[in-house]
Amino acid sequence: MSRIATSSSRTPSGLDCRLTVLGRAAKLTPHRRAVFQTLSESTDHPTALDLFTRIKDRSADISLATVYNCLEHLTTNGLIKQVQLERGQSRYCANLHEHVHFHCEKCGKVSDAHPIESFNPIQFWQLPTGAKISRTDIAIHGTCPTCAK
Amino acid sequence: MSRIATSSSRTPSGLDCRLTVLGRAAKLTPHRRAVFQTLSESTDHPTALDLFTRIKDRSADISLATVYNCLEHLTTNGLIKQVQLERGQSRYCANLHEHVHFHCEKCGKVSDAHPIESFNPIQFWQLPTGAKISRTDIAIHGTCPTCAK
DNA sequence: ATTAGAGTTAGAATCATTCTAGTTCTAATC
DNA sequence: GATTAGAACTAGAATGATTCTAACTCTAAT
Repeated sequence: MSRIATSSSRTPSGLDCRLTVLGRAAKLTPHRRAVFQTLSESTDHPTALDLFTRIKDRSADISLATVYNCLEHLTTNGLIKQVQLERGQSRYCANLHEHVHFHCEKCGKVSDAHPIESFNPIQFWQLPTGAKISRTDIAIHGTCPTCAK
Repeated sequence: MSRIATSSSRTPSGLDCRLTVLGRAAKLTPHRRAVFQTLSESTDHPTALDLFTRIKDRSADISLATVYNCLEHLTTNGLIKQVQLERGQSRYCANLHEHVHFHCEKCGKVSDAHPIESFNPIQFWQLPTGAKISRTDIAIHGTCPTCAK
């Protein structure tokens, strides 16, 4: 049984502890807020452990298990995105605008690349007939300008 | 130090134990051949453990560590591709033709989707100026025709 | 035949994540 | 303002996937 509920049977009174995104209401406890805030201020697609140490450094007391719980809650409620570029640790991203990821194979840095023009996968690839698309993950791997020098 | 060399200082005499793809020569030992063959005959993007059990079922004696070693060797030599769709186990693919992956979120199956027309990421996304692209990984998530019914 | 080094192995170790079980917090109701 | 139900949080254990270690085996050049 999961400890994290995606909806509550009770109606919370405090409106300021909720944030509505994409039509879903997510209860933002201080811990969840700290995880969300720290991720929002990061431009480097941190891992769960990265976020854990950053939050602890900011004096806030939190456990790694809670960071994982918060990340799962925030992900299932559409407030953040989980990014899986390689084997190993997952990375997280608070940028909800449509974008893809550029991954430098030399220094390991990940940056967001925003769309120039809109693109529909249907136009380019022959999907099984009748398949329904929910999302497309695009990762562009290569060498960043700094490492290319 | 890695046990797997990507090139040998010695020149092997037997030509049939080598397979040249993309300008690289990879020494194909019986184990590597078994891993490559089993993967080539699979259409379901198996994990390392899947391949291990399939090879053992075919009577060939192999250890899981060797399957991992072979997969790494084959990947670094460009004979197969590693696919990371989700957190957890990596999947492998022997299809070297240009393609993307369609992943059904309900049944978990992964299928290849081949290009209808060629596509260049540069056209669609604003990459950091001076970045060099080596490859683009595209995963389309959704519901397959069978699960959509 | 010798030898250097690649290939292979079982099992240990590591790393990332999830689970467990108990505790604390929150907010609606008594 | 005490009670209570359930969500949130926690430390530490457990799990699962992968990598490492330290032998052993095989191959092919000398």
